[in-house]
Amino acid sequence: MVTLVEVARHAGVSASTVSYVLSGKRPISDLTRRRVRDSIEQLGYQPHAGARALASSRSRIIALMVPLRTDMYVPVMLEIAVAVATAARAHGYDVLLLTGEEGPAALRRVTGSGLAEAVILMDVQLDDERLPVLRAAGPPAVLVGLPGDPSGLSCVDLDFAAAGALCVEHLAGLGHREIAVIGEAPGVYARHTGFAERTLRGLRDRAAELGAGLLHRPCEGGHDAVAGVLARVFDERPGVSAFVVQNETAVEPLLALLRRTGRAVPEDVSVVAVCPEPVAAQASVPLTSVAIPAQELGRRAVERLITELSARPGDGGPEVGGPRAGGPRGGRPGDDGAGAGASPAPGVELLTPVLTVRDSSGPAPASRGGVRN
Amino acid sequence: MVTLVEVARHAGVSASTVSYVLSGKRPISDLTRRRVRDSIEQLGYQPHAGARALASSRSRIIALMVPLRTDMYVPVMLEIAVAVATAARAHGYDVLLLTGEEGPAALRRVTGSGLAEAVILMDVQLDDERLPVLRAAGPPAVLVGLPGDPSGLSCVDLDFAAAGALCVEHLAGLGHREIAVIGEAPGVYARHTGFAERTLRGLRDRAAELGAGLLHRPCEGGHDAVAGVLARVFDERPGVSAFVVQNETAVEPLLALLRRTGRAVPEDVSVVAVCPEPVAAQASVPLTSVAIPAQELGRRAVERLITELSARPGDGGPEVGGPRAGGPRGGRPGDDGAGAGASPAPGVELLTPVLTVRDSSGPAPASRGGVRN
DNA sequence: CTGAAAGCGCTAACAG
DNA sequence: CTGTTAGCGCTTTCAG
Repeated sequence: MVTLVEVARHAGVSASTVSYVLSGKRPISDLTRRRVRDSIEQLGYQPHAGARALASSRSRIIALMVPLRTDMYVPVMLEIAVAVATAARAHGYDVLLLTGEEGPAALRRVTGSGLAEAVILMDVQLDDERLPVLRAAGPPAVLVGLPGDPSGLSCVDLDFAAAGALCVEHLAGLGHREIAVIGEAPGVYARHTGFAERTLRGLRDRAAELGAGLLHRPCEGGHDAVAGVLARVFDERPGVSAFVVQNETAVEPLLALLRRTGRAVPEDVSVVAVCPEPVAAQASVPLTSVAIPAQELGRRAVERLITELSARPGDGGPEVGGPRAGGPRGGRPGDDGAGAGASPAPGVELLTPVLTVRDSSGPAPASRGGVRN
Repeated sequence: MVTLVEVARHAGVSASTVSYVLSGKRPISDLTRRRVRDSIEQLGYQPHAGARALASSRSRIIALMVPLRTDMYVPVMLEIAVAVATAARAHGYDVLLLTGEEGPAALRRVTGSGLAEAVILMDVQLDDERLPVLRAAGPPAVLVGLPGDPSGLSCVDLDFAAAGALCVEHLAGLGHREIAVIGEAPGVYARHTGFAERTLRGLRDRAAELGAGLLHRPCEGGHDAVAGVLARVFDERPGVSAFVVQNETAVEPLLALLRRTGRAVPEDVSVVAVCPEPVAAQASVPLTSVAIPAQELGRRAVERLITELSARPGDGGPEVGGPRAGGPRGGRPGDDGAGAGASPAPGVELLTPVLTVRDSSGPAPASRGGVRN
C-alpha cells in the first residue's frame, strides 16, 4: 500500500506538505502542488481512511438508519436512502447503512466508536426510543420525519398535515361532501408513525372547517383487505363520493374494485392519493395526488447535517459536545420552507406539499344513490 | 472519549491485556478478564473504529453497491440491502452504502483507502464495467447476480433460467400451448441485465423442448404500457392462454386489463409471475409464482464474503492479494445449491427456484376464440 | 498468563 | 511557503 510518506519522498517534500496539498488547509506553491499531485497520480496513492479518522477524529461517514420493517413505503425508503448516499458523496461523505433492528444501541455504537460522525434517521415514530440518545449531547442528527416532541432536534419532512388539508380542499372544492380515507395498515397507526397521524389530522381539521364528512379506515395492503374496507365504507356511508388514499399497496386494488362495482372514476367517485409521483402517474387511472418528495427529503437531510458538521468549531480536541442543549443545531431561521400555519418549531423543516391534478378527480355527481353496491 | 489505556489503568492491567480481552487472541485469566470487563462496562468504553482499522488493517466494513437506477425491482433491492446489513452485523461487520453512480471508481476508492474490506455488488450487468476492478487481485467480492463471464468471481443468484423453465413446465403441464411473456422494461434488456436474459433463455428453451409457443414482450411499467402490449399480443397470437410476468409494475395492470376485457383468471387465461412473495400473495388474484428470495440472496452473499474474509491468512502485512487469480475465493465445492443442469462454474451459487401454485393458474380452456378482444 | 514498546498512516500544532 | 515532530487509539510482536 502506498502511503503519504512514500508520496512525500517521491515528490521531494515533507509529509505534512502532502497532507496540506490534500486538505488545502494552508497555502502551497503552485510548483509544489503540481509535483505532489503528480506523485500521487503516479503512485496511485489513496489516503487511508482509518488513519485519517484517527488523526483528525472525523470519519467522513454519516450513518443512515432505515426501518427493518417493510410494511410500507418501500420505494420511498429506497429512494430516500439513495438520495442520501448521493448527496453525502457530493459533500465528501460516505453512508453507513444501519437497520432499525439494533435500535438506540446501534446509534451509540457507531457514533461512540467514531465510525460515524452524524446520523440520519428514517421512519421516526411519534415517541421514538432512539431520540433520547440524540438529545443528550448526542451526535449531530437529522430526522426524516417528525416525532411528537421535536425540541432540540433537527427534522425534515413533508408537511403531511398540509398535505391532508390540501386533499380535502381539492375535493371539497369539487363539491364532495362525504370523503373516505383509505389509510396505512393498522399497525402503522398503532406504532404512532408521525406522518400517518399528521395526515389524518390535516384531513380531519380541514374537513371540519369545510363542513365535509370524513371517514377514516386503516387498511392492510392487498386486494382482499381493500375489498373488505371498501364494502364497509359504502355500507356505513352510502353517500361517499370521494376517496383519499395513503397506502401504495391499496391504490390499484381500490381502482380495480371501484371499476368492478360499477363506479366510474372520476365520474362517480373521485380519488386523491398521497404517494410518490410514479405511483400516481402510472396508476390504471392517472391519479390526482400529493407527491411525497423522497429525493428532496434525502437531499435536504444531508444538507442540514453537512451544515451542522462544518459549523462545528475547530474540533479535534476531546470532550466535544459543549453548547448543544436547548436549541437544535444549525437551525437557520426563516428557512423552514413554510407549511401550513406558523413554523412548528425551530429546527423543523416541513416541505410544502404540492397537489397535482390528474384524471382521477372531478366534480361530485349531482345526484346520489344510482350506484349499485 | 474513553480510551483503551484508561480502561487498562482503571483495571490495573496493561493496554495489551485489555486489547487481548477484547479480541480473545490469547488466554486471559478469569480474574483479569472479569476486572477488565468491569472497567469497560463502568467507563462505557468503546474501541475507536479508525484506530482499530489502522492498527489491524481491517475495517470490519463491507461495501454494498446498489443500483442508482430505480426502474425495476425496487422492493427486492431494499430487501436485499436490509438482509445484507442484518447478516453483516451478525458477523460483526457494518455496511457502507454505495450507489451505482460512481461505478468502478467507487470500488477503488473504498477498498483502496481501506474503508471497506470487501464488496457486494447488486444489479450486475452481463458485461459489467465494475468487474475488471474485482478480478485483478481486487478486494474480496460477491456479486448478487450473474455476469456473462463469472470466472474468478463469487456470485449468488436465483437460478433464473430454471425459474423460467419452471413457469413453462407448469403451464405446459396444464395444457397451455401458447404462452406470452410480459417482461421487464426494454431498457433492462438493452442493458443486458443478467437475470432478465437468463429467465428468457429458460423460458424459451423449455418451451422449445415442450413444443409450446412463446412470445416475449418487454414492457414498461404502468397501466397504459401494459394495455398496449396486451392488445398487440392478442392481436398477434389470438391463441395465447397463459402469461408469464416478470415485472412487478405490470402485474396489477395485467390483471385489471384481463378482467376488463372479459377474460377470467384462471378460467380463460392463466398467469404465472416471477416476483417476490408478497407481490404474488397480495395481488388482486393471488398469483401462482416463482419467488425471488431477496433475503436469502442477501444473507448468502454476506456469508460467502465472511467465509472468504476469515479464510485469509494472518494478514496485517502489506502486499495482500497473492494467491487469488484463477479460482474464485472461498468456493466451497458441492455447495452450489443445485440449479438447472450442471454447476455452471465454481464460485457461482444458484438458488433453486420454487414455484408456488396459487389461484391464477389452471387448465387451459378446452376451446378457444370465445373471448372478445 | 501478562507487560513493554514499536508502529499502523495521517493530521496539526510548532518552528522556521 | 515548507519542514519537524508529536501524537490519534489500537494491535501485535517481542520479552518475560
